[in-house]
Amino acid sequence: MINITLPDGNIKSFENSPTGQEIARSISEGLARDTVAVKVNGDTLDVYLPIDHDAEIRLITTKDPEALEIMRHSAAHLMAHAICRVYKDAHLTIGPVVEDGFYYDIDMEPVSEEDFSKIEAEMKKLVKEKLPIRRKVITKKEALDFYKDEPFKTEMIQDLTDGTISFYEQGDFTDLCRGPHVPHTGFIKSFKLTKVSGAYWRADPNRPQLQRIYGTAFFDKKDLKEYLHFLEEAKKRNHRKLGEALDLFSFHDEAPGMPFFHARGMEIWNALLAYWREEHRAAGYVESKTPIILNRALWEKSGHWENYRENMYVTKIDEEEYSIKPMNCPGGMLLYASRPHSYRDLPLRQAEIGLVHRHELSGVLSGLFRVRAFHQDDAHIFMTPDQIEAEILGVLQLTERIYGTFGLGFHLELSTRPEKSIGTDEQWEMATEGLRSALELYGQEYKINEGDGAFYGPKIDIHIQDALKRTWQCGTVQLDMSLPERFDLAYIGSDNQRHRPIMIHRVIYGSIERFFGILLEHFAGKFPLWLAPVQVILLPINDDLVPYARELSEKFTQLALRCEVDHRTESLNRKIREAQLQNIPLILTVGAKEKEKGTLSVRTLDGNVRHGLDHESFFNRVFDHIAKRKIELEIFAE
RNA sequence: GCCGACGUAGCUCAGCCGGUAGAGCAGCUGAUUCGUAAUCAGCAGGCCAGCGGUUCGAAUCCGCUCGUCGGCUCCA
Repeated sequence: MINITLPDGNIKSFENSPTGQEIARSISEGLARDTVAVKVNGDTLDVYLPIDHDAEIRLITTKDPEALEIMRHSAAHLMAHAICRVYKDAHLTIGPVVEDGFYYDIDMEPVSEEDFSKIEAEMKKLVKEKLPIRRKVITKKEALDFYKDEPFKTEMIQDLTDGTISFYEQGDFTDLCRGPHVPHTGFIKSFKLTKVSGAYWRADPNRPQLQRIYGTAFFDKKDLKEYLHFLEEAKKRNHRKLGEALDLFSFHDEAPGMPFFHARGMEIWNALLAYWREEHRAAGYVESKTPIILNRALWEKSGHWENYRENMYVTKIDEEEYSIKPMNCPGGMLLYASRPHSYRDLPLRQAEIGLVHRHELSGVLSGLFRVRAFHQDDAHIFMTPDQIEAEILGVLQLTERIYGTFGLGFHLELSTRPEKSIGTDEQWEMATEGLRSALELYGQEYKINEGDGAFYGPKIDIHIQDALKRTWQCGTVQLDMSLPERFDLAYIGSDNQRHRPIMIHRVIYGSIERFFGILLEHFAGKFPLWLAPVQVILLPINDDLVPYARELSEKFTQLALRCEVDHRTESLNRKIREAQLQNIPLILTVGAKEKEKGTLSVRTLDGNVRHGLDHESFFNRVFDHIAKRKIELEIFAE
């Protein structure tokens, strides 16, 4: 007799060891149909495997997020199955589930997206056949025999240390796999192959390069459609396209990975920084500026020469070696060390909008998101050990405030000591604990990334979430106990003795270039009024009204609004269309009526048009919207 | 850096198996003077990313270089 406890506390008894399938069927036929796997005392099991002991179970149905992962894993197998049929000499390696789907790394002839349709066609055939997917436990020796002509699988099996080795079979296809899987291929209804790229075996550039084929799968056709729609939407918002269309920035072959910001882009840039300075001043920061070319001796002292050299641009001046700075910190150290400090001066919050250059691999460059020259909204905070918590907490609170202004949510991740690092164990221990306790104090949940810290210290990474729910790492807070040491930084304590200050590096926008790109996609090019490069455009209805429009424009400009007049001899409709496509938040048409009555007709980006606004109520609303840095496109809502 | 795809007018893109470059939008000129998302007509614009090769002949085929995109890796 086997007793099975269900999540609701009910206990069902079975004569023989029941399978998940049988348990589901004992409740209802429909449930049995939708059950993908079963969770037995925390382990996930295939539905057709018998449960031979009393257990607490939970059925995983197609509604569960876990089911999607299981099915996508099965979809990876399905794709591998199809590929092995189409490409005879394909050698499989690994095929995991990833965030939006799955991939499989396969040693085979290079494929392109044009080949997807024939693979997908083969996959569809296999789905129709509803091939049962069955687990088979075998010995290591059997596994090695089976894969004697498969070097990658052989290597994987040899690396397996924890007991059981299982195969999954579907029709004429067998794959080494831990499982679980959906019961048969018919569960994998809506899928699509999405992209292909090269990927090294074991992520090692010295090992063979494989074909990594990506795909995604859903239980419901509607979900797949929705996902594809999301991809379309993301494509439409692509900041490279918008940057070109809105005349914000450009890239040129003469400076790969180094953006040129146009006049309109600079308006946004300057508004971002003005806001940043306002917040930082209020939070007790002072601003500094350090040079971008510094002597090699400095980089040797800071440890960059040893640890970061491959990313640094080096140049020779008067027979001396110099490097263009990839980080601002060593300069910041010199600045701190340039005069003595008292404990009364601490914490010293020394900010710098620093231009850094990093020689990134050519293949990783990507619009504003990944560049070789960028500005960091950096700050180095020097403090006494008992100020650590409060300072980090302060940074987190400032970050929350600033991201909130843009309507961006965020989550936190703590990264610990990496393999390649400087400093002692004690230093790392203390630094990591400092960050951890500040996080606890802040109270928001956080994730831990072991070994992901910078070479000079542990860090808290702040990941924002944009309007399309995509996440981006922007802010980071890094505790550094090594640089103050290397630069022999000191402050005089109340005991009149020299003490070593603790330092943190932190950024909030991160890279201003990248943050700019993220905002561009987040707002889909429709920047809120306070950020819009052109805030007001005046559209005279005919040429006679151009002088009056200019008069108004003059007034607006005096009031510090960024304003333009479209004085072209074009139809009103065309001017409106173009202003709308340029995402100008306040589109004012100027005709005889407005001139006579002294009123304004305003179209906002939500498509609303209001006539007969008097100047005073217009300015009240507009300046209120700007002062509060509101992000709504509707400006004159009741 | 590696793998794959791509690079034609300011932009978006055509250009079949090699015969000497084409459209729409933008620009310019002229006409139109317009009330909430494209008025009409004409004109001009290209060393087909660069270099080399194959060929009687190359945007088209081949090689190299540069750049862009998607990944790998890395990271703000």
